[in-house]
Amino acid sequence: MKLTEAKQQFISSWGAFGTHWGINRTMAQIHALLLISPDPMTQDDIMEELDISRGNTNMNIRELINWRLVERVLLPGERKEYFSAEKDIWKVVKQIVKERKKRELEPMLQLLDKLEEVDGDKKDKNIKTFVDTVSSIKKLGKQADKTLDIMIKAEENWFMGTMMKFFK
Amino acid sequence: MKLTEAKQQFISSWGAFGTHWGINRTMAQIHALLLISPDPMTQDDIMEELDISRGNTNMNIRELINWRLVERVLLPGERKEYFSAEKDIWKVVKQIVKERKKRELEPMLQLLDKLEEVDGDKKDKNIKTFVDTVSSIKKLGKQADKTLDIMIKAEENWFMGTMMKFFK
DNA sequence: CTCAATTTTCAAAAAGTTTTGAAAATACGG
DNA sequence: CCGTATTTTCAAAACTTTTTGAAAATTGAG
Repeated sequence: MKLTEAKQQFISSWGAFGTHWGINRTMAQIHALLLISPDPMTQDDIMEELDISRGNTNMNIRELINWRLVERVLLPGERKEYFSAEKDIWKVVKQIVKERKKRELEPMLQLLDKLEEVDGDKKDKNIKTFVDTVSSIKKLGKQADKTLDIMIKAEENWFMGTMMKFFK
Repeated sequence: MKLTEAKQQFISSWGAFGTHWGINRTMAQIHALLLISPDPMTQDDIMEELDISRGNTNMNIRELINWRLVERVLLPGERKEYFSAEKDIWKVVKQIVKERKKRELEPMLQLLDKLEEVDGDKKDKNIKTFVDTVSSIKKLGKQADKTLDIMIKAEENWFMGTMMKFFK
């Protein structure tokens, strides 16, 4: 397969993949493009390569910067801003996990704490089922939270080595 | 907090949570409702409780059945169909992981295998960056695939115990 | 400071997704 | 079989999200 075609496929399926993970197509495509680009790119480069508008490009680059997956690079003697993606995939994964944990898992665990303390008699089967469900989700969520915390701090080699040993 | 209010909150935030994970709001809400319902429910019960149309209810119940998170229950002497959700949260999580792995991770790994074999000279930095990126994503993906396979087969106690020991 | 290059904003349009509801299909008791 | 209860389908409507592009704001060289 030619590089040009391979790039297209990579970008387009990374985009489709992203949509299943709450990330919009364009944001995922820009990320994919920057991941496989050896050098930093400008907004105009990205617009042209992906054939999208200036506003769209700008919004999604900023969103990628919020996620800390992309950073602005200033080249000496150049007025334009350049952008470059973190290339270490382990760091990328950790960063995504960290953001989603903060945005989604932590608020959910807080809510479950409150919901577990619903008023009423535990003998009532409606209350019992509700509390049991909430508690068991919370238990699993808390464990996931701890495991992800360790992962976020871990070195790739240590983490992967441990995984392999334990789950050989 | 009263049970009625707690239920509302649980259902509504489970719905919002779902939308970040590629599941539509209604499907997640029906799932939430069935999780906290001690007894199986009919389509009409669900329509009324969530205030949604018959068609919408029907489509989303069927989707939940596809995901094997909900099953049809036939009560003796009743013409209507009843529905009930798997209550064991560990099984629910394993089932979701299994489906998403099959639908998303596996096709992605297959694609990466193909893309890694792009034509051309590895000395070309465009090709080098592309292949390096694809390879490192593939490496991490393969490890995740193996770990998830073990998780899918595991008992909750064993898996959680191992996690705790290793990632104390 | 001035001015052109560049980036950012945002209202409107386009695209995509979900929901509705009525009609069609199916299932079941008699 | 028949007739009704129940489930399923699906085109159109409603809603949501994304994209566009032009105008406004910002930046930095001179």
